[in-house]
Amino acid sequence: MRKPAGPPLSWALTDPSPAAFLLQLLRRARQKQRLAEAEPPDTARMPPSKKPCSGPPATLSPQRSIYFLSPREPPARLGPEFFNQPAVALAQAFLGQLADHTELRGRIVETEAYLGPDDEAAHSRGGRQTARNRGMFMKPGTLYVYIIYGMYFCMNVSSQGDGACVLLRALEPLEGLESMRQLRSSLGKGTSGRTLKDRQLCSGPSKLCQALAIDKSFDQRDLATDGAVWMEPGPPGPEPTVVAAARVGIGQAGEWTHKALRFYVQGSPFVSVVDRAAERVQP
DNA sequence: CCTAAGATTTCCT
DNA sequence: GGAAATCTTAGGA
Repeated sequence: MRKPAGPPLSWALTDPSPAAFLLQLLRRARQKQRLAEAEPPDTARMPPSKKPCSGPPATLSPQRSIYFLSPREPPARLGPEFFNQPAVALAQAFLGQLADHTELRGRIVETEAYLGPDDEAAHSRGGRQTARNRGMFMKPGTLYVYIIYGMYFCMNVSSQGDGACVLLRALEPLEGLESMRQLRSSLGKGTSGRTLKDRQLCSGPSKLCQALAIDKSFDQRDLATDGAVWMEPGPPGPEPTVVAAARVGIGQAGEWTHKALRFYVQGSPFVSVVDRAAERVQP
């Protein structure tokens, strides 16, 4: 461990441009929604889908994901030669293959910066480096996914600065909303069977992990090269007003408790916690 | 080994 | 607005 040369600033801080907040998070979900009900409802990491074989209600517009194929497709993919066979043979060859093309996509609207060893609210405070938080110390763009309260996940992205990272707290869901709804209902507790509104899908650090099916297996993956999860620039457009507010749920962390290290897009209905007082103080 | 707390969410009053 | 759910991790004995 070494002292950071410069200020251990996160992307959000080094690049004050709202473009940094408009990066979109995408995840190509190769969901295990195989029609097979073969999977017993065991308590595995990845909960099985309960729906027998139906996808989302047919009333929804079809996914457009095939038009958004990423340059980083997963290597394991059936190529042209596979499809070049007679219908009967192909029909049989299809059995057992995965047939979904779901992309789960959202615009990042809320983040928090954790600055590293000096930050009393960070898992890396005091330079603590453990098996769990190793991702915080890896190269910028590395994911740090950890389990919180024994049942939820939080997703961070390592930034410049030793032990510094950015927590993703909320997304505006853009694509794959029905899949997100299903994931949130099956992964989350009860939900009382009520249908979740769009703004309830990703408005919280653990909610967005559920909606994107992010779990511990994503820990220490590289956002820049991974085949299943990545970020891309948001569309050009008017720059949103960014609010800087205190971080959420960090308890007592001395002088760090109230530092304005949480950032969100003002007016977005997809933000998890709105801070009216902080909004009045903005420049 | 044992204990306490946790970058949360959901349900109840 | 308050409390439960639920278990890993960190830190001390």
